[in-house]
Order: sequence, then structure tokens, then C-alpha cells
Amino acid sequence: MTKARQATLAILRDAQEPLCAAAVLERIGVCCDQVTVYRSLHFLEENGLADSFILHCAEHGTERYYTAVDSLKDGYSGHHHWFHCEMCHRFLDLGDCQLHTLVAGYEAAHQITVKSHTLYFTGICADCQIQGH
Amino acid sequence: MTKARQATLAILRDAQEPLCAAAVLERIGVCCDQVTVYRSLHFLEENGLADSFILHCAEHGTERYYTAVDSLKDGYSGHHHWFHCEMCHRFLDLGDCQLHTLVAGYEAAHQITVKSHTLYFTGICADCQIQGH
DNA sequence: GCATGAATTGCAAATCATTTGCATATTTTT
DNA sequence: AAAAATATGCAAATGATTTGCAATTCATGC
Ligand SMILES: [Mn+2]
Ligand SMILES: [Mn+2]
Ligand SMILES: [Zn+2]
Ligand SMILES: [Zn+2]
Repeated sequence: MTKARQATLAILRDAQEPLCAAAVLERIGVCCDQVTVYRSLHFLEENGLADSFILHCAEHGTERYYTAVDSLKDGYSGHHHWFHCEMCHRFLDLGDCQLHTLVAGYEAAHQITVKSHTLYFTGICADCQIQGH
Repeated sequence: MTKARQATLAILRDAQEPLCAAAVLERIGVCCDQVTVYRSLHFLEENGLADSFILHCAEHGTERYYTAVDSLKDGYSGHHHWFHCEMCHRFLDLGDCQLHTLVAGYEAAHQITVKSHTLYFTGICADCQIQGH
């Protein structure tokens, strides 16, 4: 793990929400170049240290968001799913993946091997609901 | 519904799998311009006639894939989820959305309103599994 | 049918997140 | 330390998608 990769991973771990490359860049300062951040994010994901999903929202366009993968504990997959508020654009952590049974069912029913899945939710968060608008 | 929009919707309905804009263009012929296809796809999605998700695969890069939404029947959400084979790049229809209970749980637990979700799976399909490689 | 304002389309050009080429710098191996 | 392998920085390219704008088509009332 080079300095750039460690710094990138640390930023993902500290963040309370998925970050796009631009957000990582904001936080990484002069440590390294933009391209290195992209390459570090790839590296982290390829090595199982980060997860990503691509989300399109009207305000921010299409961007890939990264999270650090939790260290694996009993019964936990290590990867979370997220809710994105269309109003305040914050992410809410919905906790560890709950799709194990569903995935197993699909694998059995279709004789496929599911290696990964992407799941996220969008809507209105509790705060924005109260504020009405 | 203009001619271009109808043609676009017909193509999505005929397809046995999610199509990216480029795939729709291939099939739509001289009927209309590329930009009109993009705009038609937006229109269809905004009006609840199509669904989309963004998928990144090494071979084809990042693209948005569209499907026609089923007409709603009892107990069916109208939108399906899909499995994408990393090897042959085909999509497999996993059927109607099974996340209702999960979504309701999240809404109750976090006082959020979930308006939509994105879910798809990737891995190796039955055919590619047999062929080994 | 025809006038009129609204919505849609085509074409060219712009956007913008992400990727790539390549020379330099850093790390690892022998 | 030299050689080989890997990572980085910078500039330029990529490519799906979007936008501006003028021309066309559509809708609606007369
Ligand atoms: Mn957003
Ligand atoms: Mn593919
Ligand atoms: Zn919110
Ligand atoms: Zn396959």
C-alpha cells in the first residue's frame, strides 16, 4: 500500500457516507494527483477494500461513489447499502447487506453464480420530510 | 406520444433485456436522431413507462440501460431486476421486484420515504459456467 | 382549413467524469 | 548498487450524455 492508496482508504473510512472521486480529492489535498486518486480507488475496489456504485442524480449528474468495506465479522458481509435523499443529497447508511437469502434463491433458481450486486435506494429522508420542502 | 417515443418504447418492449441508448439506436434505424432517442428515453422514464439503471462493465464501460415497465398487475411492482453475466454480457431476467418487505422495513426504521431503488446482480450465467471459460 | 403558441426534433458543439499515453519517480528484487 | 517492476504526474483523449438554437411538427381554438 503506497501513501496515496493509504490516504485514499483513510478518507473513505473516515467518511460517514459514500464519496465520489471529487469528494475524495477535496479531502486528500496536495498528497497526490487526481489521476492517482482514480487509480487508487480502482486499486482499493479490486482488492476488496472498497465498494462502489454509480448513482445519477439531477443535481450532481452521474458519479461513482465509493465506501470502505467493513472488516468481516460473523454473519456480516462487510458491505452496506445506502439511501440517498433526493432533496438534501445526503446518504443514510441502511446497514449490512440483507440480500443473502434472495441471492441464494436466484442462484439456485437460475444456476448462476452471483459475484456482486448493486443496491441503493432514493427518496426523501426524515429531516427533509418534516421540512416539507 | 410522438412517433419517436412510440418507436423507442416498442423497442424496449420487444427487447428481452435492458438496452443502452446505443442498442436502441441500432434498432431504431433512420426514424430519428440519436439525441431524440436520448430525449425519448428520458421522457419514457419520467412518465413511468421505462426504468433504468447504470451499469459499469470492463468491456462496455459505463452505460445506462433501459427496460420497459410492465403493466401493473395484482401484487406486482411492474419493475424487474436483472443479472448481468460478466462473461457473455447477456442479461437474465430475475423477475418482478422482491424487495417490498425490505423497503417497508427501512422506511419504518429510518422514517424515510423510498421512492425508488436500483438493484442488479453480476456474475457468471449458467451457460458460461458450463463452458468453463 | 388556417392562424398561433407550445412542444418536439435535428444538427453541431459543449460537458464532464473518467481513462490513457508516456516520461519520470518510486519501490522491489537480485 | 543495478535491473526490473510498479506507481505517479501531467497533458491529452475518450465517450456517453447534454445543451443551444433554429427549424419542424403538434395542439387547439376560430
Ligand atoms: Mn443527489
Ligand atoms: Mn457487460
Ligand atoms: Zn434529505
Ligand atoms: Zn454468460
